[in-house]
Amino acid sequence: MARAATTSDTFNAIAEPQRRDILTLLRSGERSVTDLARELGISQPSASKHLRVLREVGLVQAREEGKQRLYGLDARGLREVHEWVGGFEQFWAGSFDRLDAYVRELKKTRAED
Amino acid sequence: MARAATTSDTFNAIAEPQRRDILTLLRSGERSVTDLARELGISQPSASKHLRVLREVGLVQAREEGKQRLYGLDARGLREVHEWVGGFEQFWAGSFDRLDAYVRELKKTRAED
DNA sequence: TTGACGCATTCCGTTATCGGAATATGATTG
DNA sequence: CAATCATATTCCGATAACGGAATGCGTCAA
Repeated sequence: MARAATTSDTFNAIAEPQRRDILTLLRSGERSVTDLARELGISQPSASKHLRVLREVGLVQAREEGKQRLYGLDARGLREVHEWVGGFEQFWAGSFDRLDAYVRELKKTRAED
Repeated sequence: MARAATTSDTFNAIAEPQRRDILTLLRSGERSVTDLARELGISQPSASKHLRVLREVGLVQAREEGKQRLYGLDARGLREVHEWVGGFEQFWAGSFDRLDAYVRELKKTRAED
């Protein structure tokens, strides 16, 4: 068994830096495959493959425009990621070093005196 | 070239469901490796390997306690993920169907009349 | 010291990923 | 229809990921 298929798994889809870059670019509007490839400095087939993954998890959608295919952002699938990660917010707000925790404990104890 | 190393990449570290489950479990406190394996229904070596990945990206930390090793959460690394994903919030707030966008465009145009 | 326990590591086989090159498909234009 | 442009797919090779089984290693208890 290898890693879970990236298809139908948003977390895996955004685990790839190039795919994150594609999504970021698409925030400013639709792009053709060639444009994306050029802006990212990758080959056309590579861009096409990444777009396929993003399409399969529903993070982008394609629109036919003549012989071009314009890809647009559909970020709704990112909500799940945002919420999962957000569940940890209390754990990074403030510092949670072991030392810091110890210091906080100390202060708390003293305050109770 | 294969996939980027999961090591030193938080996005990749949380792309694996079992590892997400481990992090979730650790929100309620430290656990030993064996406890985690049992609670997740996976083998001890498997748990140990996932913990290694999480340790290497800094999402967990280990503390020696007798012959056990207690793993604790250090979620600070998740902040980066939360912020990146959060940058897309405006795109999933409200619906962004093509139809909806069209309707919004229409309303906007009329408002300008 | 020996044995048991807890954990990490290694080795192995299977599967998936990624980039590149070549090629296929599909639409537009002449 | 032929040529061209834009995109998708396929094939390939190298690499990495994952789980399982076996093993190594340190710690504690008797």
